[in-house]
Amino acid sequence: MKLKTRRTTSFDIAALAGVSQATVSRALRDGTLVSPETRHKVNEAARQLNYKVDVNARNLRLQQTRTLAVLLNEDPGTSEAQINPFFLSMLGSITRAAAQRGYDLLVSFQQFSSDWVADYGNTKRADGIIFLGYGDYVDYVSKIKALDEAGANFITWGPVLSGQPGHFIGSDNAQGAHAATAHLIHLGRQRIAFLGDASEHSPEFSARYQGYCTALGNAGLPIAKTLQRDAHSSEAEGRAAVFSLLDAGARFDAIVAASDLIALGAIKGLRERGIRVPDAVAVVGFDDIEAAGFIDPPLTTVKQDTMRAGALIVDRLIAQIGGADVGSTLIPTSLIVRESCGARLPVPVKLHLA
Amino acid sequence: MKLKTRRTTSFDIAALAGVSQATVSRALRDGTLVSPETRHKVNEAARQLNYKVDVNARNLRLQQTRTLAVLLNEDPGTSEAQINPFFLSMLGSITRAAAQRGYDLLVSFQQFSSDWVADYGNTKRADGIIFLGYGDYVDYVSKIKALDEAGANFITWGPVLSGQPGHFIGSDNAQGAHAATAHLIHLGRQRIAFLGDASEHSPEFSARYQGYCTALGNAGLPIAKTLQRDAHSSEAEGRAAVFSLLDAGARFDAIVAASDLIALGAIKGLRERGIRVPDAVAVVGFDDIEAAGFIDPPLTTVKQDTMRAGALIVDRLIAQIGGADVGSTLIPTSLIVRESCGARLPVPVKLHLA
DNA sequence: TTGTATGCGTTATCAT
DNA sequence: ATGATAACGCATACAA
Repeated sequence: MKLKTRRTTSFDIAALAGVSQATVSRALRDGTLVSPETRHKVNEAARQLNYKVDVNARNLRLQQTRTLAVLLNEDPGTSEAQINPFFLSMLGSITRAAAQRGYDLLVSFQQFSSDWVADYGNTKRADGIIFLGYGDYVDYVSKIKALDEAGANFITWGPVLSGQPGHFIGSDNAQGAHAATAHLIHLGRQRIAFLGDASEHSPEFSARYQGYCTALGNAGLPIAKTLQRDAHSSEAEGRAAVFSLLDAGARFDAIVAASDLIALGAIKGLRERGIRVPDAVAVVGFDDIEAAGFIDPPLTTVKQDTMRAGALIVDRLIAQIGGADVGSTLIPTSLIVRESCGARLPVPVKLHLA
Repeated sequence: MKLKTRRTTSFDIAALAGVSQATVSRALRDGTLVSPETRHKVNEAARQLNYKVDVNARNLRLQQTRTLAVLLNEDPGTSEAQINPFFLSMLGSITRAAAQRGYDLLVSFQQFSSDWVADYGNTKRADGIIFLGYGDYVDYVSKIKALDEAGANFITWGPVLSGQPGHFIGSDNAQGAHAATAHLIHLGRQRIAFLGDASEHSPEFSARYQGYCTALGNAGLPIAKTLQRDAHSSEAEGRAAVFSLLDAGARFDAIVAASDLIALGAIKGLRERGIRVPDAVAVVGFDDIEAAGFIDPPLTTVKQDTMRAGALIVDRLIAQIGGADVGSTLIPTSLIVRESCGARLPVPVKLHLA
């Protein structure tokens, strides 16, 4: 920090304690390879001189950093100002987990690029990388293939698919969406729309769509493509998707949104058209971002367990750095019931459009 | 990253390019102290071998890191799970700003402790520190005094006060609260309550309280201590503060909350007691967190310019590291008018309590 | 312009 | 249990 005066080094401690520098180094690490009295002398001297090990020197010598890097990949489409609140929440739990395990965390917001990996991996800034937000999945996979083959240590928060390169940790999206949809059905809703990109480019949303379809199928309800609209995770797209549905004359009494942001936008759009939530249309989201509990009506949603996710990601990455062969893992979700789905209907709701 | 095989070093490049290691080092830095053809050879070799400078070695040699550390200090009181969304937003803008300027960002959530400074400053992990959330101000100031005297490089996001140690950057809280209160008065509200700790331990909230008082005074309105309640920035405390007001039989037609979280809690509390917002009581918040736009009714609030703040903090810190003598700075706020204050009243509102 | 040699502050190996 | 010494990979002072 202070650059004016020379750093106090282990040599200074050695001089003060009257031992060799090597002994200082040994005494400061935990091993029992030093006599108690020597250790005491050294510790005392270190305290007096306010000595701390220089991590750069140590890292250089040890060839490791005890640092993890997080790459928050912003979707090219999103606005400059806002970061997906869900990722921010993940970032929080990752930071905590890393700190608990004695790792530093380097954070960066960038577009994914192969350069980035070089910058953080090859430069020995970090021992491992956490990817948060991969953008287009197809694109992403092609990019990390090389990384994986080179034996790099990294974990991606995202869809868990068979045959994918690298290691992924993510929510059980199908299960979550299934629970949400089943909840709606249980409440008496019959014509349930799905808002979210269901293509291979967004496997997490696709999995949610699959869960939705399964629930519909199990209940003997038809699956209508006319009740699905693509949407990326933003309020604007949620609103647009609802308008698209409405303008096409689609009839529906409920919406499963692939994310809370989409749900928020959908509710706004519905309201703008004078359609009441949850009376006419029930809405359920996905993520459980902070705003979900504050909106009107409070949003029923599928909560992703960010606390657990963060801890798991960090643990796995550290294990991977240690040479372990870690796999991918699915984390269960839970349905948070609030008021956006209303109560159980005795009879099917009267659809707002004939 | 890859630990199995030996790193490619500048010596490898030197061998491949047929020059000395020193020349490689020179060629890779920008100076013009190397011939074009040599530079080309070196660059080519580096590209071929996918060579990247080892930052640990470089940092050790250069005695600097080009890394900034952010310490997100969690209030001891807050729950494990949640981080103040406002700080998260600040974190986002700081991260962006640091990346743009070529600095890495080390992030940590911890209680403030003198150890922490030692850990990040003395260990040469970072060239400078950004403190986000100082907890109790009186306490904090006593802690950083030594830091400042030691010539450490750090900037705190917080209140800008005369005579304080170190460098602070923060919003013009008095101006913001003044604008919010004046807005309420302009709308015809007469008995305006203030929710937020107005003690020396929270100078930012105090400044907001001062702004509120000034606006009241300017309008010839009385300042009643019976209309003020302490509250830290959380939904729970906002709700409790409103209940306290109500239970004491206080009469008020508007609330200036010292933060959005407090405002959110206040609105909830009001609603629980059957008091309508904004009809009976208008509410204005402070921060403009993401949820502010989503709640019912959408919250009128004083926006803190986090984008600008993040950029300024980073710029100042880098300047400070470079040896400049930077001062403290106040950033203007802006009033975001949404619906929680209602329209202008032709006559004073009928108070909900006689 | 380029090469040689040295040191940044550690940790680890080899003696003692 | 402790001391001497080498090496981690780079950037620079000095020489050529």
